[in-house]
Amino acid sequence: MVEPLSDRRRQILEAIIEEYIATAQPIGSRTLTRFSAISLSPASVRNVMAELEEQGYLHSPHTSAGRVPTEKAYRYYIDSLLRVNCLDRARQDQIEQHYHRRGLQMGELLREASRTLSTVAHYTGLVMVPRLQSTVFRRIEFVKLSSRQVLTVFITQSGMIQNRLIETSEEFTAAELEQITNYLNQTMSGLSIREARALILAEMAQEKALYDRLLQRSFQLSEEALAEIADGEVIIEGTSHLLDQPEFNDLERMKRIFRAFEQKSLLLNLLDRGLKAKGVQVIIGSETEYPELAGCSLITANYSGRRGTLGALGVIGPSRMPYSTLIPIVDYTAGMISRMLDEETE
Amino acid sequence: MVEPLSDRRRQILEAIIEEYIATAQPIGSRTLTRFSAISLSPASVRNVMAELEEQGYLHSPHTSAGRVPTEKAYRYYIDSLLRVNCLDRARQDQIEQHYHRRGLQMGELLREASRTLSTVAHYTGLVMVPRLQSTVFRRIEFVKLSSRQVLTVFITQSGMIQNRLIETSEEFTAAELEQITNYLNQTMSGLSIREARALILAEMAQEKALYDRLLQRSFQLSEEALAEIADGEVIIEGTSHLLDQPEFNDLERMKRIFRAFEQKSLLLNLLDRGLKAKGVQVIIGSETEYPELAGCSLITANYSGRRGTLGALGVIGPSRMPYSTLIPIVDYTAGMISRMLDEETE
DNA sequence: ATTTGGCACTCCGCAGAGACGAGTGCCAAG
DNA sequence: CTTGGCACTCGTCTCTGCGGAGTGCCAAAT
Repeated sequence: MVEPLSDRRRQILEAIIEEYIATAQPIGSRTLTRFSAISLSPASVRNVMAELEEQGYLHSPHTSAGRVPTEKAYRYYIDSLLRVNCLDRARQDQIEQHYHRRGLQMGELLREASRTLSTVAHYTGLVMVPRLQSTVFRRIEFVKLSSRQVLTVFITQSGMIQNRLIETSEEFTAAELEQITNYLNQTMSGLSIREARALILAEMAQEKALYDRLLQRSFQLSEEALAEIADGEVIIEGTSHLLDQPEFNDLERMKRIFRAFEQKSLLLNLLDRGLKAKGVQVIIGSETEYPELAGCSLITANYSGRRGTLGALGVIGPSRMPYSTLIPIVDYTAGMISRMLDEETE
Repeated sequence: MVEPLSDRRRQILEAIIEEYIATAQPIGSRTLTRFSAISLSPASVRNVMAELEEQGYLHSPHTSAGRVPTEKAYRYYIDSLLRVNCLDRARQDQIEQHYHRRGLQMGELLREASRTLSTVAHYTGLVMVPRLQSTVFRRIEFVKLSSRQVLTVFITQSGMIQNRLIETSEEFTAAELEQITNYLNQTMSGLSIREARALILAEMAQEKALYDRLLQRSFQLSEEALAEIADGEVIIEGTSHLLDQPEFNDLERMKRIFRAFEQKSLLLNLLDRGLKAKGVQVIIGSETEYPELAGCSLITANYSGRRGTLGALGVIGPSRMPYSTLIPIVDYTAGMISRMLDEETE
């Protein structure tokens, strides 16, 4: 799919993409020779442009406008042309100083991350809250509130805390709850929530549980605690930055995007998709497979705690985005969050 | 300030406001005689309009456009002209069916409320999360996670649950924690968080605490638990509805509004302001005292749990909004949420 | 004393015409 | 292969004129 391009084509394509990213205007042969270091006549550039267009890297909005990079061009640019430099000190500091406040809860930390991303990058920041289902169980705790109400609190290895108020059908004594707590903490330690649930369901099915009344009830309780835990949240910050993009003049398109933001499941899927991969990922336009996000790109990276990948974060905006500056920002932020989560759970 | 208007002026003003709300177009004397039930010639209407303009109820964008209601007109309309009817069954059902799922946590319930508001009203929904500081303490619980880490959970009467992970400077034994828990639960029951904190600080200052080491430490611990609890959140849903308003053509203005949304403290203040009042409140444009929200109106109502007002919710949009339909929606939703919170904590 | 019709005037919005500029493709000469 | 030239295409901008909707005011009608 990605045929190698001759040196010259490569060079011109790169110049067009960068110029377009900077100006948001279609690039003509003339402007290109003026503003870039290409020492060719406009006519030659035109020839190359025509070829690049034929190959699907460029596209003219109409006959006498300049050329605009296609998704294919961006893809090629990112995969083959882009050399991501390190994040400069100034930006590093800018990011760091957002996290000076210590002892943030994980939720607050992630929200701060999204906000920082959006302000530093001047794009819209996304942070996916870790999926509880696949995080590792650390501790479960039951607190009796009234005769029929039990508060369950459980904590994951990565320091996430989740509460759930349960109305029980029968009363538990405080002593029973303590026994149950101890038992469950022993049994489920080290398992992921998903595994823990599977275990519980399996045990409940087994007949030995039928004879041990307390055991049976403890399984019931924990099953209720773990069922339907709130999951799959995405924190979006800085949507107003999108309004500053010249692309915003296309009202219909921007409406589509804002609607997509409200359907968080969509963004969640995209962030989810990169979870297995390592490093920074870029998803361009139709690669999202959501028509609502046509013309949009995402830059994402995973963050992790002590025990492996937890979630993903990134920025989203029009495909015409300054990848070379944003990629390091996303990368650095992901690293930063990972470090902070590490410290917290030590 | 609000001088009484003659019957005729009143009638014409009302017609103009309603027509303008429906069409977003400046209203001329001619169109008014055509579309409303006013049996006067355009010329007479013009005279009245001129008077209304002089009194500050109307405003012409330019010489030969129609008239547009001013904030003063909206204020008068809402205070004197508007007769809020009950919410029709159809809409009631539409709202109800969003809450069929039972056993929602408070947070989820409030988020759902914001979403429902926005979809039913076709405006942007706002819900203020109750201020913990002023809610009534119900229970505090400490869970020892590791030698130096204690998880504190506390629960308010209204069923809100708050966690905090505390790094302690010295180790607590499980038994000590239990003692502390019992002591605190006894002492602080029925107080608001604010009062509880005040009590703790006072006790810590008193010398008797100095001699009781456990007491001292328990105060320290609870003070840390209650300090800086996350507070003052606003849930905003359905911002994309704003994009459908014809006012959206004024890009600059819309940018201002979206930026205001990101500064949640601003909306929080507005919602906060109505907390003392009863029933539905309408805040129009400059009454917000935020220039960012010029041309915007809020409709808010308070919701409460068993023990008094908890928070506020509402919708926000351009001042030209169909108050007569939105007010009942906001009102009904607030009532609904109050009922559901009541049930939950029984 | 109000109401109304008439009239002159204002001003926005729209559509068409023309100039301009940026860009293109192609071709033939370097 | 590169380049300059040339004819052509289009979108944008500006100007212009026109129609419509609205206004204010005045004098006649009620």
